[in-house]
Amino acid sequence: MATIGEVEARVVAVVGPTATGKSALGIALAKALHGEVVNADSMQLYRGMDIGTAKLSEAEQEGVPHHLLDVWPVTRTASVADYQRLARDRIAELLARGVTPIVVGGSGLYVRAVLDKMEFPGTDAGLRAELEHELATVGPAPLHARLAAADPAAAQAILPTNGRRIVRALEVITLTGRPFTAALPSYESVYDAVQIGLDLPNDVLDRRVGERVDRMFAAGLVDEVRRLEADGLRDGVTASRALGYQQVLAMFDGACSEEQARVETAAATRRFVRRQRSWFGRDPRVRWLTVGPDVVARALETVGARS
RNA sequence: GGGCAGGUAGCUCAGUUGGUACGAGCGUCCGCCUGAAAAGCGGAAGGUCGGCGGUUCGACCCCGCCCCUGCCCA
Repeated sequence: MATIGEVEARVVAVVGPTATGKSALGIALAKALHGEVVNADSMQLYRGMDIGTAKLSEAEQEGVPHHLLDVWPVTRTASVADYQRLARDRIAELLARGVTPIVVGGSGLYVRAVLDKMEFPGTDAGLRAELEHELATVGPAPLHARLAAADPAAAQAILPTNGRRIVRALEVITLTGRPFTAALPSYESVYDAVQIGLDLPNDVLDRRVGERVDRMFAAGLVDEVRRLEADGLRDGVTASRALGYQQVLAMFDGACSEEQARVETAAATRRFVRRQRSWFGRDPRVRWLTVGPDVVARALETVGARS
C-alpha cells in the first residue's frame, strides 16, 4: 500500500477501450465517492478537440469537476512526462482536500505514468531534432546499429525497424550517459489505487464504434477540424494524428471523400480498441467489468472490496 | 446475337516461355510498447489460381465448352 506523505492515498481509475462508457462511469463514481474526475485521455488534453474525442460538455459533466481537459493547444506535441506532472499535482490537490481522484481515460501509457512508479529521463529538443533528421534521411538501420553498440540490451528489446523508439533510446543514452534500461514492467503503484476496466463483447463494441463515429460526423466533426486547422492543427505533431482528425485532414487534401474519411475513422478506431485491450489486458491489477445496466453498482462494489 | 478485356488470399491486384502459389498492399487475428501513445512497431493465419472436360510425365499458365463481370458493336 502506497502513501503520499503520511496520508494513505486512494485513487480510482476507470480504464479500457474507447466507446465503452468510461466517462459516464467516472461521473457516477465521482458522485458516489465524493470524487472529481482527472482526465487520462491524451487527446482530450487538447483545447478545441471536442467532437472527435467525445469530450464531455459542461452539461454532460453534471456538475462533477473535471480536471486536465483543454490544457494544451493543438500545436503542442504531447508528452507523457508533462502529463505525469500535471496529473500528479492535481491529484495531490484533490487528496489534500479529501476528494477522491477518479482517473478516467483510455491512454494506457498516460494512466500508468500517473499511477505507477515511472520516471522519464529528460529530453533535448536539439538532440532530438538531429536524431530525427538522421532517421528521416538514413533510415532506422544505422541508428539501431549504434544503439546496439551503446546499449545491447536496449537494441535487443527495440526492433531495428522501430525508428521512433530507437531515437528516444539514443537520446536518453546520450543525455544521461547511462543505458536506456527500458525497465521491466513493474506495476508498482504510487497510490492506493483501484483500476476498473470497462469492456464489451467485440461485436457489440465494434457496432458502437461505428455508431459513435457516425454521430461525430453528423455533429460537425468536419467543421471542428476546419476550425482547428486555422489554429495550426496541421503543425501539431500529436493532435494532427488523432483518430478522426487525421482522416478529415486527408479529406481536405483531396485524398478521399467524406464518406471514406468516416469509414476509415471507424476502422482505425476499431484497431485502436484492439491495442487498448492488449495494453490494459496485461496489467493484472485491472478489475474488468462488462458494461451492463448495473455497472455502477458493480464498480462501487469493486472499489469497496478493494482492500 | 457478335467483339474485346477480365475472373488468383476477405478486398485491390501482381505472377510463371507449362514443373510443387515466390506473391504484394490493405483488412483480419495475435503481440510489443518509459517524453508523439487515438502515436510507433512486429508476428501469424488465409488461396483445390471461375466451373467442367481435353492435351501433357506434369497445367493457374495451352485447347474446347460453360458460367460470371465490365466495355464496345449490332
